[in-house]
Amino acid sequence: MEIPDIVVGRLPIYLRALSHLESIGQTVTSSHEMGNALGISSAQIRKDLSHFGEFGKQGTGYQVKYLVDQLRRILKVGADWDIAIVGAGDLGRALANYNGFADRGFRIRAIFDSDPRRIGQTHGGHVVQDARDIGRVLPELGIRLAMVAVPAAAAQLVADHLVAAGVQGILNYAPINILVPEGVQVQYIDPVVHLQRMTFYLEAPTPNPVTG
Amino acid sequence: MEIPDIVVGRLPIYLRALSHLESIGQTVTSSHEMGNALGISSAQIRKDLSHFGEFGKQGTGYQVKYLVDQLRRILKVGADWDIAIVGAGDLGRALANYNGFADRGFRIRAIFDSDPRRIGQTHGGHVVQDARDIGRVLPELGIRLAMVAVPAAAAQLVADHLVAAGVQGILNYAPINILVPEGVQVQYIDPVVHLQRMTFYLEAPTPNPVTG
DNA sequence: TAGATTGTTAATCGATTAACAATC
DNA sequence: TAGATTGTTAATCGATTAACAATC
Repeated sequence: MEIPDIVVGRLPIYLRALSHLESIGQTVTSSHEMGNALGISSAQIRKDLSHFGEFGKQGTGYQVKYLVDQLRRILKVGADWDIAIVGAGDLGRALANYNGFADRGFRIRAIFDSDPRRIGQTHGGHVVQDARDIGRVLPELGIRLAMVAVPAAAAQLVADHLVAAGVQGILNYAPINILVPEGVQVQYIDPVVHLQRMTFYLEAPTPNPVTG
Repeated sequence: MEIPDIVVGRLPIYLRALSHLESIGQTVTSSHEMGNALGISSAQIRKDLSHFGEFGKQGTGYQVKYLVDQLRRILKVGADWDIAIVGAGDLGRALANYNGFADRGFRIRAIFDSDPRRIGQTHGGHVVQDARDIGRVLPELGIRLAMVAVPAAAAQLVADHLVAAGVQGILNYAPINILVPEGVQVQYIDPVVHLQRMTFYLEAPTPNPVTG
């Protein structure tokens, strides 16, 4: 691999921090300032960016807007990506209603569920469609990314259908590992995993003798 | 640091996979089987586990139930942790209604919001409380973990209040980095970061000349 | 100029992997 | 026993950091 995955993984964090600086009107920053804000060494930020070119000026630092544009280009979020959501439960609906996708390169275009009671409902301006239509609708709309918010037991089957429909990237909220063909990207979001990564470092809770 | 963070980060993944095996009735597994399911080398799994003891048998592998118990102990999720949710918007409500916490070591105990229209509503059996009461309620209940599901602009202030109330771990859903005192754990969940980690590897979308 | 900061090199540090003796 | 798999060692591989010339 040309660029290490671990470097790619940090770029969205840099982009988010820089977009924030931009939004508060700051026009210039430095690797030191970014590092302080993110808890990362300035050397690492400079090294990471150096994989892609030279974006700063000695003595000055980085133009925020310019670096934002460059990172958007590198991450391919210059033009919007269309996304499908599978699962119209609480989480799927929250994602459908979330306003934070639009200005960061993504646009919800469809939402699916297999439960007849949910099909036809509207969330975030999108009518819930029958999950059986994934194979037809996604190619029609040219959708290549999906977020999976279904029960763990259904996630692998849903992923199979998505891949068959041409999806190239899956953000899986179901708390289970899924298997996909080579070349299909998968990322996971599982709050419990993150919580357990914190509790490791804390003192174990003392069970309360009253409430259990 | 004794145990590398990166090893700790994998343990919840191992635990999740093992719990899954347990749920489908499998009693024994091996580092090879786990590695295949997770896309991790068997050597890495054995090495990771070796930081904490010897849990397997040569020729046989690992007893699923025993290893689950051991990982629960190591991650300190043997007894339940109480959690507070801050933010009763779509995401906070989805978290409050999520049933996946209870059997993995966590229990929602309180939900807060600052919007008077949301205070008093009930979600997942919890009445939304005034965020101004965080400093009183959390110590009363002995809550040491919180999930933050508020707008980015409010996240730092909320984190400050949580830390002042004794919170030792924050799972931040707001798309912004927060600063906390040393010793306070922070984890981040931002779907856009994960989506951008995937789009890097894909071919950029061609803007549709009709729909934009 | 003097001060600041980049991009890059080389050294250090740490993580992963291959291999295998031990042993079930 | 024969086959399988662990736990561990040592080697390899890769990532991070310190340092600094270049230069704004």
